[in-house]
Amino acid sequence: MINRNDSPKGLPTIKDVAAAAGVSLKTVSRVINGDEHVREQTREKVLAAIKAVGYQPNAIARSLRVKKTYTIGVIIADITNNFYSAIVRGIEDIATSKNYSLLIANSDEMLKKEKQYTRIFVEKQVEGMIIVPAGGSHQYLEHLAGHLPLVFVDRQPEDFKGASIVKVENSQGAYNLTCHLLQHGYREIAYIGHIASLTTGEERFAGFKKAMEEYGQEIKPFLVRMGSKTVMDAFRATQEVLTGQPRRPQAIFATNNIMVLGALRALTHLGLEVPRDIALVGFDDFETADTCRPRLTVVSQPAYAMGREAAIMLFRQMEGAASGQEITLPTELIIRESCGCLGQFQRQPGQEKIS
Amino acid sequence: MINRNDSPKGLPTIKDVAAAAGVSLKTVSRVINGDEHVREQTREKVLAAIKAVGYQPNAIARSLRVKKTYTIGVIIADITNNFYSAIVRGIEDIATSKNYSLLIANSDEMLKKEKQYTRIFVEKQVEGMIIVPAGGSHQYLEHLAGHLPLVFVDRQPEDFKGASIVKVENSQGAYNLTCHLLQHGYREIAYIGHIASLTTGEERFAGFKKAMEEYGQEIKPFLVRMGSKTVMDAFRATQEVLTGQPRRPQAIFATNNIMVLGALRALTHLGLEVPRDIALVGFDDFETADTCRPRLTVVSQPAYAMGREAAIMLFRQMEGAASGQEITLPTELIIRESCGCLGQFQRQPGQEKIS
DNA sequence: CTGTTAGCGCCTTCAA
DNA sequence: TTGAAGGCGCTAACAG
Repeated sequence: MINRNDSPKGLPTIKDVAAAAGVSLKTVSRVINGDEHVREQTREKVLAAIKAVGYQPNAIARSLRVKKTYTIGVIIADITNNFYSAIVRGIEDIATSKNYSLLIANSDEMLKKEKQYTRIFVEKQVEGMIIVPAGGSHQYLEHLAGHLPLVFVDRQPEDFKGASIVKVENSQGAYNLTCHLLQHGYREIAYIGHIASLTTGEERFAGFKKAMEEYGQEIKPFLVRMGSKTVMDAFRATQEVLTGQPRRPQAIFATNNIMVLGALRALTHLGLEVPRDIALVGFDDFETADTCRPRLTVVSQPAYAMGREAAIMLFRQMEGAASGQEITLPTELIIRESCGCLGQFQRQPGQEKIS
Repeated sequence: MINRNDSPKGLPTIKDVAAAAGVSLKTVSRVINGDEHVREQTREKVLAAIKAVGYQPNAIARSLRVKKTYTIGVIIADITNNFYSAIVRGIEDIATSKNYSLLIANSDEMLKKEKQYTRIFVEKQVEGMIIVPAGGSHQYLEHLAGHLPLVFVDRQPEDFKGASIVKVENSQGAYNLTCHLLQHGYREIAYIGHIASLTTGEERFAGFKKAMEEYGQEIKPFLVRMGSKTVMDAFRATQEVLTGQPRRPQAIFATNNIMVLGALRALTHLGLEVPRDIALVGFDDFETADTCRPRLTVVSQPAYAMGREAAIMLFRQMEGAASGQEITLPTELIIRESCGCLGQFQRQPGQEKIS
């Protein structure tokens, strides 16, 4: 290692290498990019020079030239939520295998942030974007869609035509879960829901409703609480539902992992035991769900696979495929104990093989 | 909106705007960058032209010119692990507030991957990096450190002098946790540890050992199992420790959130109940830890704050501060029930106010 | 097999 | 207040 080019402006460039090796810029470029048409001897000379000056290619300069950044942008609600981090991991694994990097941001379900990050990522010339869309109009993306491959995950964006999307059978999943509750004999079922305007919210409620209707149950408005965002919101909503009425519901349906947690906390807080005093089920699984009690009965979503599929879809689009595709992954009803199964209140043994 | 410049090579540039507005490139550039020295009338003309052609600045080109990318690189073990995702969130929140974006990658504790991503990120001209270093020599970073601000989180990198680092009081935390176990009267304590070569592993073991020694307990080799990486590893390690000996340990110390989970699964699998049959405590908290049972007694780490501190430190370095700083955040002993407190086997009531 | 020239989109000089 | 020229680091196109 000779000298590290502590020249005026920092890092050594291809030019320094060329000078050190006594060849032209292009020859160095060729060696770097693995071009065959370089004499072995020359190649070695260049390689030595590269090491000597401590050269590392500048991807920014290359990107400007070739119009390829090898990075994609990802906007999710909150990386701290396991559901989204699993999606991100799925994306990352595919991206990495294609030598792409990920620019990531959290929208916290706020359209404003989503817009801002999108603009920034676009300016940074990402070659595609995967977005978990916040609520609100996504018109602003329509003109982008022509230029930039775009894939949505988890939910359908509002006000956006021809979106490519990877989602889950929300309605079916909620239906299955609700049916299971109904088969236990529960009739008064509280519904603790997240933001209602998201398509996941709509679809899950539709599935819930369908099941209730099939069992001839009307949905009691005072048992339905939508719009919670945080665990605290869900905690309060659950508390209100449980204490506001003279008669307590027999079961609670929570629409995502945040909601179940809030609901469970509320139950614990009120001294209610699951499933002895009340049943509780949730949409979306937990890593600890089958080890800790109450062992939660849930509909699980293939979050990691969703991320992978979204990335695969995105790369296809980047390679020229048309947008507007839609993939709907199945959910799985995982019956544990919080619904009452295997517990002392189980009503109809054998019933677990639903799904 | 007139026409979207569907010219040969895609997106409109500053040049198109200049042409549309009938001014020079530089004038457009000035408007974009909010330069004062532009006549109001000209500014408006340019702004109109920008809208008309649908112009968006190209951050890559700008970066090449000004040598600033407004992005930092983050390499963690696995975003799917809540501890790391919380760290990332802390980093993101600080970065965002300074208009920086995050390039993120998972090393899966493999030095090889870490190196590879580091190289890629450096080539992409990140202005700084925050790394959760995998095990193994980090010599390879030393020459970078001079050029590029670098901050390590969670653990000390091996073989690297003058590192800037944000970590936690590992030894003290493990000591506190172990003392609590000892005060319960437990003497045979199994130790289910993660990768031993990481400084977190070393320091936590040191704290464990210190506590044991203070209580005059020798550490039984067959109760110590280090090196687990996955939940499955920890599951097996725990199983071996519990079934290999005629007499079962009275408590288990798990060194991180993966280890506790594996341990808990093993206990459940063996039909052992916590804390009735055996106590279990872990290093690092869970979101569900105080809602689900067994309610885990743990030492919690301020993961989000670690991320924030790391980012703050990094930005300081990017602004010229010296590297080599070290921040050690405190942990907190959170006493719940898995240690035996509040349960039927609690030995010394009132003992909880340790820490 | 190797080198020269030009230009990616932007901004920094410097001059007008 | 505005513009023209030059160059950031790299590679494509075309010589040689």
